[in-house]
Amino acid sequence: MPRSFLVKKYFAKQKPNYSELECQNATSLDKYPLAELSSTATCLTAGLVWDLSVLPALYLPTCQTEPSAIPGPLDLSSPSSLSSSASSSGEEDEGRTSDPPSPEPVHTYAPRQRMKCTGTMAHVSPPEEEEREAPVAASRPAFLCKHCPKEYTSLGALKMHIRSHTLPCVCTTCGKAFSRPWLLRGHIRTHTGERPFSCPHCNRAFADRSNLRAHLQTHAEVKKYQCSVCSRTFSRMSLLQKHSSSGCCSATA
DNA sequence: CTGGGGAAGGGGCCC
DNA sequence: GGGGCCCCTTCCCCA
Repeated sequence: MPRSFLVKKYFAKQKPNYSELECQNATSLDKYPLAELSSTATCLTAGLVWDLSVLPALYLPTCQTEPSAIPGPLDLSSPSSLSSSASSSGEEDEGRTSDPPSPEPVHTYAPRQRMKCTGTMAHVSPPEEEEREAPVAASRPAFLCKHCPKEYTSLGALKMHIRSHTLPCVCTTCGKAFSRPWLLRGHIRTHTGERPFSCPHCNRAFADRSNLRAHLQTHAEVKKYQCSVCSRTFSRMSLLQKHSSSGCCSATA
């Protein structure tokens, strides 16, 4: 089943200021075509610890449920990525840059509930025309998706969202459909085996930049997600969540 | 059981 | 306004 938890991030408006988070030397990573991310692991921003426990209250999604949409890791060392990164493989999509693994701020985890929005993309492609415009109360206009309960403040955002229902990008190899062309490109890599993103530390290659980023965490001495109770750090939030739910943090957190 | 990799979905921003 | 790209997150599966 499709993972469809599309929930707006409420903090999203502003992109995390990576520059602040990262260390000064971060520059290094910019170029990333496959290999440079590296080493920087050094900048230890150790001091930065995110205590997610407080966040929930701050970000309340419109979606019915709860706060889970906590901003994840902000750190990302990637400031750089933004910069020159373009390097990425021009070839395919993902030419995005990725950032160096480095020293990113560590996030602490406090158990939080997950939010699941109702929206789904299960169905196949309904006509996308109609966006219901909802006369939302005074403040701002709202564009409602007719396929799910989501609502947007701009037509463009709604149209983008509707693609997740219509899935216009179809893989000619397996027929799988995607909402965006670059998702399809990434998918195609699973057929071609192309892995344009390689780890500078171990030469392992990845088809997806985000996966490389996650992998880089495994090389980092101080990982992004830290347990607020035992201070242990994890490369992924899911691991930290498992850790906390399995005991360590039960007491406090 | 834990850690990590693979794949995929979304929103936001920039051009 | 639309497309492309970026970054984040999550889920599943495997070692």
